Amino acid sequence: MIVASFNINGIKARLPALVDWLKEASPDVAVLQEIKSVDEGFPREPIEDLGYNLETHGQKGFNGVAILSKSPMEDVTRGLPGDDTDEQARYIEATVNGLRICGLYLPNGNPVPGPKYDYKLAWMQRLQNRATQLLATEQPFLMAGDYNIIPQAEDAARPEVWTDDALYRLESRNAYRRLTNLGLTDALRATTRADKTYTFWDYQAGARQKNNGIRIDHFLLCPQTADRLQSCEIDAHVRDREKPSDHVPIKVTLDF
DNA sequence: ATGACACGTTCAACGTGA
Repeated sequence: MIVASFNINGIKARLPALVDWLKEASPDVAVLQEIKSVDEGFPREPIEDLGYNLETHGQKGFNGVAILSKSPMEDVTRGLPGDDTDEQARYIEATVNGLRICGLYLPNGNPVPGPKYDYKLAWMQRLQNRATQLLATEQPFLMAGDYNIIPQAEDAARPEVWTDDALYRLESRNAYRRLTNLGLTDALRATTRADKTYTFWDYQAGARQKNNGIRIDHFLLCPQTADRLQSCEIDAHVRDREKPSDHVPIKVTLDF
């Protein structure tokens, strides 16, 4: 079973690129971030024509997440628990073949300090609470998406420029480490020692050509799921195609 | 020191992103 995550930066602008990649990679499940569309505006047919069931959690203009699955999805829930006043569409869950899939788009958090950073840290605490709940169920699960966190210095081409940024400052990295300290496995670091491995390159200043990237899209696996991890790959070549997203897909192969 | 690039909203210019 292949599960993938892809921040597409707008479904309307990225539909051809998404369809091309789905045909090529053919993931069984894919979580998408930044669909930037309301549910009614999502172009369902091209996705469904490829054999995918589709669940969206969108909002107007910004954010928005979705899950695609070749197999039926059960118990779909929208929104991250823990704050009934949070109206940003950043989180969706569904169960596929007994595996709980959590798709997330974690807040950017800049500028620091400020309300956006406070929201990011509070959101990460809520995510930790949700992970703790799921661990207690002993049901296999994974949390995949755009975490907007550079976990360690080796996850940025130029870590020194990110020192005070919401994606990398110590307080952010500590919050991410609290997740892994619960017993969640970062799938990429569990399967490769390759360096200069990134999932995002800025559109500006030739960042892709210089491989001036950052690794901010992650798969965190619970112990039962990590035991079945076979590989984790980043489809970096997608970044060099026509009209690309600034992120590329990351995918895991699981013995499910 | 600044802007650079892209997307969505909506048609001129701004908010947001990372």
